[in-house]
Amino acid sequence: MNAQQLTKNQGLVFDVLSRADQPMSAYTILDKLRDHGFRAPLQVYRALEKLLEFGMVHRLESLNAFVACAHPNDNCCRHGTVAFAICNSCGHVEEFHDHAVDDRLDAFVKSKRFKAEKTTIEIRGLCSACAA
Amino acid sequence: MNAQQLTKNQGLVFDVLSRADQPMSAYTILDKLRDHGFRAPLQVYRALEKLLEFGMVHRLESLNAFVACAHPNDNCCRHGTVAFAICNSCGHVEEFHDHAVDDRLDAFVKSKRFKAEKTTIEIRGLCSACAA
DNA sequence: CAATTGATGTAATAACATTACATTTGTTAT
DNA sequence: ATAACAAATGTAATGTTATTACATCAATTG
Repeated sequence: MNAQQLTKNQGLVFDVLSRADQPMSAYTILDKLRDHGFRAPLQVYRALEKLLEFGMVHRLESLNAFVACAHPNDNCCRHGTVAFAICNSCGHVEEFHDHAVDDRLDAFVKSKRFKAEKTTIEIRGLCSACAA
Repeated sequence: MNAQQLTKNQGLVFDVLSRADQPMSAYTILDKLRDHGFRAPLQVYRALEKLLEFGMVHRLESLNAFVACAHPNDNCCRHGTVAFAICNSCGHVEEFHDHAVDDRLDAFVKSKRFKAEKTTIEIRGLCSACAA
C-alpha cells in the first residue's frame, strides 16, 4: 500500500528531501533542483502539496520547512498524529508517535465538540549531541 | 506577579490583540495601529517579542499569527505547555493546558536525552459552532 | 479524436520577517 | 544634575516564504 507512483517533479523533490539530514525550506529545495530544470517556487510547492497528501513528507510549522517522513512504511503514520523533536542547533529532527498524547488531545477536543482535522506537535530544543 | 509594566508600543499592540476575537498577523496589527503612529512592521514585531517573553501573547505557528493569552492570571500558563484548538472557519481559538500531555511528551524527550525548550501544540479543525 | 483532467512552466505579486543604522528615552551611579 | 549606560523607538531597505493568474502540455477516457 506504499510506493506511491510519483510524477517527475514529485520524485525529484522527494529525493532531495530524503537525502537531506535536516528540514529544508521550499526555496532551498528549489535551489537544489535548478540543475534539473526547476525555475520557480510553484514547482516545488505543487510537488510538496502532493507529497504531503500522500503522507510521504511532513511540514514543520515552526520552521516553515519540510522533511521526508521517517517511517514511510509504518501505517502508524496515517492513523495517528505525528510529533517532532527538532534540534535548534544541528537541525536534526526526531519523528515520533504517541497514542496516549493523541487520546488525551482527542478527549479535550471532544469535550469541546471541536472537530479536529490536523494536529501539529513540535518540540524545539537541543538534541542529545548538541546539549552535551 | 502579573500586570507587567508595558511601554507605549507594547501596550498598543497588546490592546489590539486583546480586543480581537481572532488571531492577528503582525501586518494586520500594524494596519490597526497606523492611526496611533505605527509606520513599520518592526514596531509590531518588537512589541510582540516582549509580549511573548512576558507570556502575555502566544504565537500560532501554523497560522503565522498572534493571540493574547486567554489565561493571563493563571500561573499555569508559565509552568506548562499551552495548546490551541483553532477553528479553520471562524478563526476562534481555544487555549488549554494538559499536564498529562506535557508529562507524556516530557517522557519521550527524556528518553531521547533531548532538552526541550519550547513546545508547540496546535489542533486545526472546526469549532462546535462551525461544525454544526 | 474531442473532451476532460492532472501536471507543468512562467511571471508577477502578496504575505511574513529581519537587518542595519540612527535617535530618543529611561535608569543608575556618582 | 549629569555622565554613562541600557532599553525602546523610528525608518528604510531587504530577505524569506507562499500564492494568484494564466498559458501549455500530457495522459486518460468516452
